[in-house]
Amino acid sequence: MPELLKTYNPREVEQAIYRRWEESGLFNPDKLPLAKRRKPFTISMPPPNITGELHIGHMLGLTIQDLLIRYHRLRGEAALLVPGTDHAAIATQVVVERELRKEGVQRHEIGREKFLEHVWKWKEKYGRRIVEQTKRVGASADWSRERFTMDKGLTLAVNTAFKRLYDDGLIYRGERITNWCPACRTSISDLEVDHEDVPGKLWYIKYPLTDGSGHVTVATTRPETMLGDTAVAVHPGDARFASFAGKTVRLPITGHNIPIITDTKIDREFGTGAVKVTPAHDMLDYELGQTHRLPIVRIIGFDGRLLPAAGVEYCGLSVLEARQRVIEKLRGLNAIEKEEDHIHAVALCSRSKTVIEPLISKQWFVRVKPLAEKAVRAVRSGKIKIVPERFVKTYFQWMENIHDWNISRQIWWGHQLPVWYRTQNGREETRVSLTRPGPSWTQDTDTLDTWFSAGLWTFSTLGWPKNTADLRRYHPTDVLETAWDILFFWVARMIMFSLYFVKEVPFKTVYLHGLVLDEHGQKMSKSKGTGVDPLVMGDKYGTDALRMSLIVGNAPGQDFRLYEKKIEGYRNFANKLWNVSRFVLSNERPRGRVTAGSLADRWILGKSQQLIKNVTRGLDKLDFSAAGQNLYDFLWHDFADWYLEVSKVRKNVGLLYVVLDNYLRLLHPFMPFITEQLWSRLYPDRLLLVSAWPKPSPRLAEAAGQLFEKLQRTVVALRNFRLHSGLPAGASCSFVARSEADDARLLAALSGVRVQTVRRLTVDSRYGDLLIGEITFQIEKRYIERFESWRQKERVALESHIASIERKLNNERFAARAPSAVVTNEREKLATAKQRLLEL
RNA sequence: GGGUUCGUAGCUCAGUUGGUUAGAGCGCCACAUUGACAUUGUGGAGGUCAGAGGUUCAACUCCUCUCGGACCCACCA
Repeated sequence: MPELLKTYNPREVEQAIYRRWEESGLFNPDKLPLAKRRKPFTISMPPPNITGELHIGHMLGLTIQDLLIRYHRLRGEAALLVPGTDHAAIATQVVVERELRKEGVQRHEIGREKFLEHVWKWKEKYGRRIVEQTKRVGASADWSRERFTMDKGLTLAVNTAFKRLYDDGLIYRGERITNWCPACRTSISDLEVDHEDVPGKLWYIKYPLTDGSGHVTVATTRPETMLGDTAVAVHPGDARFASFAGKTVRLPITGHNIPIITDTKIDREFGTGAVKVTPAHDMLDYELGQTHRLPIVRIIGFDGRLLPAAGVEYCGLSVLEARQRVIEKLRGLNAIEKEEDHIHAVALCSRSKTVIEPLISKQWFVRVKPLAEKAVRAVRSGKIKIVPERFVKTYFQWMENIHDWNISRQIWWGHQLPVWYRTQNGREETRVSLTRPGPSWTQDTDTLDTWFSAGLWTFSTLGWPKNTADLRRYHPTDVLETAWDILFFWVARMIMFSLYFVKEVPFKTVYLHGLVLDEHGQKMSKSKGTGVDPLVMGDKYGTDALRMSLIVGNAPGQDFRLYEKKIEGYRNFANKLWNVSRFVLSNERPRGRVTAGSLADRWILGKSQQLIKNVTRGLDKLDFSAAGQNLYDFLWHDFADWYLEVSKVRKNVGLLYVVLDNYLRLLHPFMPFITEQLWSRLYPDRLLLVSAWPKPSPRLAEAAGQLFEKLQRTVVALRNFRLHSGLPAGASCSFVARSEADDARLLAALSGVRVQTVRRLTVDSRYGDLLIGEITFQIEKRYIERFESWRQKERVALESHIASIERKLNNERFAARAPSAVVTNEREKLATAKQRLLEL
């Protein structure tokens, strides 16, 4: 076997390692040894959109998912990570449309079928790229179970779900006002609308009373909609308008007479307290229109331009053009009382960033209230745990105020509704069916909201509704790991659908990670070039380093910053591990029983046991950061800095191997590539991937290391001596060896001070005695003097510390009220401090 | 309007149910270094834990308020 290189080169090993894993087939839990007897552990990978490449946020998610999967696989469970991709209906259509437009091709010119061909081509390309990238992060996903939301099986699931909901009366079609994106030419759900505060104007318009007794002034940010006004509304309790009840006003410009109505929904504080009502083009007005049976006048069309009903003068204008012209006209009529600057929230389509027009159209809806109630109960009862917990509140709040979900989209890419129509005797018939009911039936051209299929993800990927073997074994999944920003879009809907269709929760725990920000706390953005490109970083520093930098210092639900220096730090860590291993491997592994004889041996064993405990507890608590931090500290500051240094003087090769072996298993979920590579040096024909998680042994974890820690303190004191005494590099001192710890070579090697053991100290006036710990060193007096002045300062600090503990212990109330554990703790602290004072 | 979250060393962050002399990494300074590693080692400087009040024997930690940042939800026209 060739020598290990001096530095770790991730690029060389990563691909080969992943190939070894894949070829072993062990990502598929059914192929694991004794698969049937293993307890399953499942994670459904949130399917990335096929709109493009993976970004750093995906990497974070994949890293955490894979970390959990590898951990549970090592623990002997049948760990299944189900991979897949999402067709991302509107998002993908917008992207492909944009791409085609660059080539001068318009969607409507080539027609639905041709357009969909283009999208499928896109899907093939980006779907493949996403898979490649997922593999590069090291995700140990079962590729034999890879799914796409528009696969045959998943489409069947979608249609089945739709039909079931329809048959149960939970899906209905209705003419409603919905958010309409004029650019995408489709309705969208409330969640797909972003609100942005923009400075605008508030216009005060005078509407004269028909009886000539004056006028009512209304305030509006959208004066153009007055062309479709069918009422003016005031609050019933508003004294200012008490005399106006039942009267009518005449609309300027159109000259229509419209009534003044009263409704408690009106906010008396806003504007003048009187509101113009345009039922066809405003959400609140639509509702007022319904309750007061107002006529509906549509003046804006699906293309965002004014309709003939707005009047010849305005027909065909865009909303903004019409606004301008209406204002001019009103000014001419002297109908504008005043205008004010006003900041208001504009609704934008989250995909195209176009201003949303609330429009009335025929759409399909899911009645979510009954589904939501059960979904709330699942979380309230603890069947589903959300980490971090605070998102529970947000979840409840949203769920309890949920509106019916508009699921139909007037776009092409997606699952076409399993709804069929035909006209019989002049009457339209509707049927919901998985197949065409007959030759005279035509299918609804709408497609489903992309989150409809996504909501079925955990069970549709496991074969529902047709093949239920996987479903029975691997569902409910154990953890759902995703970004908090799709809690409502996706997580909530999965819970609702899973409870409804398979009568169980989709997952037991939801782990929400935060957004990855750049060094300055900005959202990483490709277009602004402020992001850390995960592929570039992976190439430069290694996937393991990238993974580790995403894990450590990251808390659930908390946005966190990633910067190159941090990744570099973990590259250095990988290299440290590499070299530690090189040191260990440079010795032939001895056969036979491994003993832990020396103080250092027992100390590192104890530390190693503690590490097993801490990492295991951290992972079970989903505290990945703490677990990773523990692993980092152990390797660097215990194993390398102390134990390896001791080993240079006195070596226990067997134990070095044992500690390294254990360590590689613990680190593997975090840094799978390098650990697997090193493992192959230990066991050329075995895979770390499917080795076993170390079990802590309480017997070994005992505080065997206390004596070694004393030695460590002596070493530190000697180091301080060298630094603060001005002792020249070559000078040496003598001491009398008394115990095992008083090993001259060890002390010298660790402290950098040349020491030699003697039987008896010399009697010489130039020399003095220096007591460090229990050891007396003999050394030239001038060095001792300089050192003593430094040591005095340290002593003062330590003494004041001791005094403060004593004060606390002597405080009567402390003694009376503090829990005994705390008191014991304080006593120990005092003892340690006193001990240190002696050893200084 | 409702809700969430953050403010700890120059920078990025830990700090477990209140109980170490408040920690780490990076950066900075000094020194060291030919039996793994300069992608190294040892040591040092640097913090009134945003501010004010309160609860407590004890507050970075709990409560109230103030200041400053980030975000989510919502049909203030």
